[in-house]
Amino acid sequence: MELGLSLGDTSRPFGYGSSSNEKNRSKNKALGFCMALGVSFNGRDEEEEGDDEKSSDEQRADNDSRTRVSSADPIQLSLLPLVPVTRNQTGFPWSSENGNSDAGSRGFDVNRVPPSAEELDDGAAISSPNSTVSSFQIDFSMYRNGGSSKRDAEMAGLNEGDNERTSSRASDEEENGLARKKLRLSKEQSAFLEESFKEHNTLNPKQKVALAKQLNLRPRQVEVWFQNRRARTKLKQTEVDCEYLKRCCETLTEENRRLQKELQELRALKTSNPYYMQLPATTLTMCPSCERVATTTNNNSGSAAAAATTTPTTTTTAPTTTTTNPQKSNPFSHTKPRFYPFSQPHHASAAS
DNA sequence: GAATAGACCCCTTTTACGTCA
DNA sequence: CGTGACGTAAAAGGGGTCTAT
Repeated sequence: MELGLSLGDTSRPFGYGSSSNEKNRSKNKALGFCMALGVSFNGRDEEEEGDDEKSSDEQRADNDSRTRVSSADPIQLSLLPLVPVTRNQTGFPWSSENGNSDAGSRGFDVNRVPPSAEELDDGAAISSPNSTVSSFQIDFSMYRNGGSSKRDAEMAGLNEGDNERTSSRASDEEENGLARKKLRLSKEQSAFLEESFKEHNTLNPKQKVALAKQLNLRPRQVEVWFQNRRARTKLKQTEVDCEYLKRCCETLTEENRRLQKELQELRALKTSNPYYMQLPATTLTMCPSCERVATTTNNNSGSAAAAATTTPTTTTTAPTTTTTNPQKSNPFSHTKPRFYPFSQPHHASAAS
């Protein structure tokens, strides 16, 4: 079991495994805060069952996805506010994107690749135990007869003729190395891919082929869609992180302002009453980082003075800590937990 | 062990499409 | 109704890494 603390892309799993790909991922330095408590498994997961005849690539991809997906299962505590927890903890806070809201009205088979005979009667890939899509299979063939709206009907017409031609042309152009016309995915296709993405944000070759078959897309299209989807996830997460950091900055600014004021008051108090608390000057020290006043004296009056010189909230919220457990060796062990959004309190290790 | 090919991923950019004023 | 600006998604291209040969 490992505890991970990440300052980075929270959509990514933490590096429990030793996969070299994880080294790759460390180059992504999106800011974010999250903690994860996870268990590293050495055994095979259920996804791998009955898959002994995989090609090397598939096995590598499986391993890859296992390090990324299975190890992404750890309990992940995202410290980012306003981010609803998703069931797969992939870090995308928006549950439904509507960027392609009208795409579905154009019918389903916009990008349909004429299925080969092998594809038409091949259900094995889809129903394979490795299939990503097995848990939410949809018979997309029903869309081939057109949609419900006028536009759908128009596009259904296109599906019957033009789209077939478009797809053929696209394939031909692709083969000839010419530019292909870019076509939007239908709403159903997008939704299906979205569901698949929630299950696994990366695909192994089998999953890719199965998805492509199910959606009547080219595997390359599925692959590109997942790439773009991961990019969108990361972008969204970055935006959330930025917002969070902004709030952290505001909080810290406010805290700093408060402490400056407190310091000013203490200095004024010291000036107006130089014999206040009868403290030797050398016992008043200040934490260089947080500018909190503390003492290093060993006598009782010193401890009391230390309590008195810290913030009122400190002494009122945890007075017993100061009196019953004087931290002689650690003058900056604050008795009140403070807000440290970026890291552990810089004294925390010594205090604990 | 070094070189190479193939596959995959990420990042950036381009391009096509849809919406709206 | 036509048009240009703008946003978004699909796709391409380049670079990096890893694995198998």
